[in-house]
Amino acid sequence: MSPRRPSPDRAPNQMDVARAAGVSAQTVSRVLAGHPNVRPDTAHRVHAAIDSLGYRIHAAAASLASGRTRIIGMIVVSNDRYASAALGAGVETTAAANGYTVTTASVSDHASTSAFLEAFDRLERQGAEGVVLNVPVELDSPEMQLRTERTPSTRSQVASLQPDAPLVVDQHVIGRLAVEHLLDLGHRTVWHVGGDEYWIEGRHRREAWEQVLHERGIEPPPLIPGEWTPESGYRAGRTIAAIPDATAVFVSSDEMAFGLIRALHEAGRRVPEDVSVVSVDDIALAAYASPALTTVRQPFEEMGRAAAQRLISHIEGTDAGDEPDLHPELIIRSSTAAPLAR
Amino acid sequence: MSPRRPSPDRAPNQMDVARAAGVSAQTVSRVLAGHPNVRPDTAHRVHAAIDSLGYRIHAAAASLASGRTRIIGMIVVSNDRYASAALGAGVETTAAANGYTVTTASVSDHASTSAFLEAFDRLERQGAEGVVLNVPVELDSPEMQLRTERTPSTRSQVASLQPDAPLVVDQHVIGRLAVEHLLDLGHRTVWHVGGDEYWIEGRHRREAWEQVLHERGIEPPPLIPGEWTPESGYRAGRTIAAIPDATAVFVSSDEMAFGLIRALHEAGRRVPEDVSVVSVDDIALAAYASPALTTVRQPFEEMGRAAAQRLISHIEGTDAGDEPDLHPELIIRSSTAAPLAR
DNA sequence: TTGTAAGCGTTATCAG
DNA sequence: CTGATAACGCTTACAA
Repeated sequence: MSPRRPSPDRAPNQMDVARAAGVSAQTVSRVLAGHPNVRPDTAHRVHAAIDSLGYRIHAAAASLASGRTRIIGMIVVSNDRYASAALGAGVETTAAANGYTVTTASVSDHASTSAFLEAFDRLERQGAEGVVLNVPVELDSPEMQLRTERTPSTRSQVASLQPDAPLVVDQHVIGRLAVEHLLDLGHRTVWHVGGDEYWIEGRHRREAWEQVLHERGIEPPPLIPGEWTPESGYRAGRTIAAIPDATAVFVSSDEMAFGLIRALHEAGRRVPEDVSVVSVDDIALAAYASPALTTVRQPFEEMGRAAAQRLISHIEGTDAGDEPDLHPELIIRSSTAAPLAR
Repeated sequence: MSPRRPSPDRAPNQMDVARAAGVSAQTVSRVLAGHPNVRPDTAHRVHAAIDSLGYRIHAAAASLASGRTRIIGMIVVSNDRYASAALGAGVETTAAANGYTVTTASVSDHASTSAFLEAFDRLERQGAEGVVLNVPVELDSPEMQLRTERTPSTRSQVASLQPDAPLVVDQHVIGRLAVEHLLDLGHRTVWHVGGDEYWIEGRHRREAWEQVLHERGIEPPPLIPGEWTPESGYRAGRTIAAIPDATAVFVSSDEMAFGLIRALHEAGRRVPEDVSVVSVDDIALAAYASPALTTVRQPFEEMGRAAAQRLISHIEGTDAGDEPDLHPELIIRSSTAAPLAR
């Protein structure tokens, strides 16, 4: 007797379909793979058998035999931020369109490097053929290097891991657009409420802010720290409100801008008459803030699509084709204006 | 000669580890599974070999042999809404904590029933042992019935698919809390800006609104349609602003409330002095709207956790334990007030 | 155009 | 406590 349970009601497999269709299992496999050299009549009988038995291919068996999983992994931090979600949607869409499945590994915010390594390992174990790193941290540790060499990986937000590849979205450009807009409006200097410095994005935007000010011969005022949340923006707003000659602020996210503006209003400072505010992201609610936010838009969903496309092309060894031009865009609404004459 | 490529540099497998450790492959498997009956000394040698070879278990092979994948599928609509993202994070967290992996299948908003069936099939093909349906539509079609019988499934937002199981979050309660709050404040009637009726959530909240008004002998005013977006809220706001005696509005989401309030302000109607507004969700920005939103909070992440927990318990045949009490909560802020005396 | 045979890496069963 | 062996369901290579 078999050492296995006889399982009289197991799911049908290719052999069952083959028997029902009067062909070999191999022919069933060929039909499933859309192999050209199958007589239409045969293919038809096979499809009929598949439908009548309710057969479905067993992905694990297929991967084991073929060595391919068509799984893309995605490492995500703090899934509840708008940006991560939109990015993920883009990755999903492109993956599905190319016959790939996405498996997600979440990592908590401010997680240690080892948490990222573990997440990566989880995905590799599942057989991910590539990984989209939708993450904030620098990934230059030797251990991560090891993994990204073994499994092709792409950063979705800031830059590819391949040093020579073009940036996906240059966060320095974002900072530059914001700060130059305020300066061009006539403000004498620009204060900055930073994003969490744990995130590369936050660091790059701050660097751009410093750089632009230096270029114009302005010594940057002290950085006001934030951590992406509206609460932290509110706290920063109270700080700003206490600085009488602060007339222009570059905040590193729309969500923080909501908190910041609230604090400014409570302190009796009008936006944009007394203080101009530029933020980053252009989330759906940005246009409905009071006042509507001037912000630097990031095309999140397209960024996700581009990351997935690049990864899939790499996996399949095909040319990625033209990568879309993912430039950030300054959207001018009502939270910025020229400073009042004094 | 073998019909396969000889692959001199293939990834190490259990046999390689076994050789390196001087044991059989079976013992390696036992060590990996944490089987109790292994001599500590042997286990130690195996672990050493694993580390030195950089061995990782091959999930596809393991599933094929064991018949288990430890994969949970999740069907998601419009991943970029805050609620879906937070829910998904909860599912992820709980799955990971129990050694499960989450595979997502996205479906576009207003997708046809067949799109949902296809998504379900995709997940089954991947070997999902259960599916979290984070979706808006009713799932009583015979085809879906077929699938949910084969693969255990749970709705994360509204109710379990098992008719006798308790609701996860009762959307009628949400509508009731909102409408009764306004009525108790002294408003004579309450207008409703609905969510998209394609979503069960939207329908249930509307039903609750109608029911509460009827209970108090009030004939509900015409429903003002919305579709979750701030833009649709803005449009609804212009409608409301044109109705002089509308003093209280129940909007089906915070995002719509932002748009609604903006339209009201532009029309010169003050919130809450002229019009009180209650919404649903309590997203992070709700407290930073102008005015801060009175809203009915939904514990999204916990809802996701509960859904995953229930599913996993079902898969493993264990008792789900006490399900957390997932009640919505009315958060009173500044967008509601008693009507002005006229 | 179709069929046969081998093997993918793991786990379950049974024997020792 | 450990090992040998037989599946799991599919795809690749080759033969017919």
